[in-house]
Parts: sequence; C-alpha cells; structure tokens
Amino acid sequence: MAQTQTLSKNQKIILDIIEKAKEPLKAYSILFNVQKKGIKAPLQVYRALAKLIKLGKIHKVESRNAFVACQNSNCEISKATAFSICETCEKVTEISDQKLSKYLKNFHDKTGMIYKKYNLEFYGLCTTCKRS
Amino acid sequence: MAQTQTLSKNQKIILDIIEKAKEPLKAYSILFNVQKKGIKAPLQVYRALAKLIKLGKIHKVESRNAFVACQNSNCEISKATAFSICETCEKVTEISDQKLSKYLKNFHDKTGMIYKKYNLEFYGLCTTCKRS
DNA sequence: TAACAAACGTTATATTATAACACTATGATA
DNA sequence: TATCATAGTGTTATAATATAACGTTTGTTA
Ligand SMILES: [Zn+2]
Ligand SMILES: [Zn+2]
Ligand SMILES: [Zn+2]
Ligand SMILES: [Zn+2]
Repeated sequence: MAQTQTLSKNQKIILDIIEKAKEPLKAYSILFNVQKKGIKAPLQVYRALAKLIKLGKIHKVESRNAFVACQNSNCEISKATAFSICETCEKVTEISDQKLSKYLKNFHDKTGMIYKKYNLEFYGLCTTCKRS
Repeated sequence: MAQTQTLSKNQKIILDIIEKAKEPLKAYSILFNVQKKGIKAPLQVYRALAKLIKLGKIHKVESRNAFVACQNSNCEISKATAFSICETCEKVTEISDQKLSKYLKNFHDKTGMIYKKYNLEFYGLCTTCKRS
C-alpha cells in the first residue's frame, strides 16, 4: 500500500489540527495546541510539518510562515501550489485552476532552467473584505 | 520630481550593497556588512528594506527570507514578481516575461477576489547545476 | 533476528523579525 | 517664521521562527 502512506503518531496529530483549522496555522501555535498531547518541542512539530509537506498533505504559505491543509488532491506531492491571500483578513485559499497550473507547468524561461516545482501567491482583497 | 524618489542615507547604503551582490542577501548578512558604515541594529536594516520593497527597488524572495535588487524597472512598485530559484546552488533570477506577467495580472479566481499583487517562485535546476 | 531507515525526545542554539520609546531632519502651510 | 505633519534615525529589549546535535525507539524488510 504505497498509496495510503501511513502517518506516524505525531504526524497524524499535527495533520489533524491543521485540517480542522479554518486559517493557516503557525508552527508555534500548533506547538501550543498539541502540548496536551505530549508534543513538547518545536522540533517535533517542524519534523512532522516537513514530512507532511513532502507528502503533499499540507503546504507552507511562504509569505506568512504558516501552514494549511491541501485543498486539492495532495497537489502531486506539493509540486505546484497557488494561493490567494486576503491582505485584510488574512484568509488563505488554495487555488485549483487547471488552466493556471497547466500554464505554469509548461512555463520555461529563456535560460533553459528545469523547473520542478512552483509556488504562486496572489495578494488582495477577499469578497467579504471588499464589501466592508 | 516624483520619479527620482530620493532615498535616505541608510536606504542608499543598503540598496547599494544589495545591488552589488550576486546572490540574494539575508537581512543579518546585510547588517554585518554595513556595521562599518554605522548601521548597528537589525531594525535599521529592516526599516530600509521595507521602504526599498515598497518602492520596488528590491524584492524579498519569500521562500528564502532573502533580498534581491529588482532586475526589471522597479516592477511597478513590486506588484508583480516572479523568480527562478536553483535548489542546488541557490542562484536566484528575476523572471521578466511579458506573457507570463500579463497572464497572471489578468488571472481571476472563482470567488471574485481582487488581486493587487502576486509573487511566483519556480524551483529547479539551473543550467550550470544541470551539467554537473 | 539482524540490519536499516524513519521517527522520536530532548537540550541547546541559531536565525529572522518586531515592539517601544525618544529624538532628528525635512518640508509643507498658515 | 512658527507650527505642524511626515518620515527617518538610534537604541535596547524581546518576540517569533527554525535548526543542530545527540542518543533512543520503533517499524520494516531480508
Ligand atoms: Zn494542495
Ligand atoms: Zn478578507
Ligand atoms: Zn523586479
Ligand atoms: Zn544551480
């Protein structure tokens, strides 16, 4: 069963808390939230995060140093990510747009560099914040 | 002369060092390099960086927490940035591609969110590292 | 069961970034 | 010229984010 990669105890705990969250979570806020479950040190959190990112279960929102659960199908192991971020309320949504991802996957620069991954972040005003 | 926005002393010093660098510079490496010029504290660096970013003179490479001089024409005050990053040698190049930036500027998601800015980072292997 | 890889727990430390406060320079404006 | 607002400065302290290094445990596979 290579598909159903079985997660370790810490990895499960931390994935669970990220999946249940409505906003991106910071590493130390995760740490705070799992201390009652026996995870006491930053490294335990960061190690689980690293593995979950590798598996495509979560993504890091680079400009925010925060982590969100993948809202697609594990994003081909996190190779191609795009987010929209509201600069007012900090709401983050993972963009799932076939055309966009196809466009970016096929993009080549002039230098001939080989791209293995990309991360795209849009910043703006969400519809809720636009109204108010 | 709204064009030739005049920079302050610290801003000039720090822009200068970033422009001369061949790689992205980290804030504390900048700090180290300007201590002989009288800039002693992190905040002095971060404040100058913030202003230079606002002016589009430099950009932050989010996934690397590092700063590079704009290689375009100040990127419309930093609203639209794209980089290619070699994961082996950490070389960073600013991508200047009319089609790409037009595509991204016109991108709209399903939610109707208004995008004011974007940042795109490609990760891969540069041509030099590909050979070796 | 031996061997290996992955995960774990722990302590210490490195790296990145901001808060808060008082002061100074600059330029507009009344 | 007085006064006001804005931006910039210098400084100390501290917050927030992330990794190094070590030895142990667990789970898988041969
Ligand atoms: Zn995803
Ligand atoms: Zn919003
Ligand atoms: Zn630029
Ligand atoms: Zn390279």
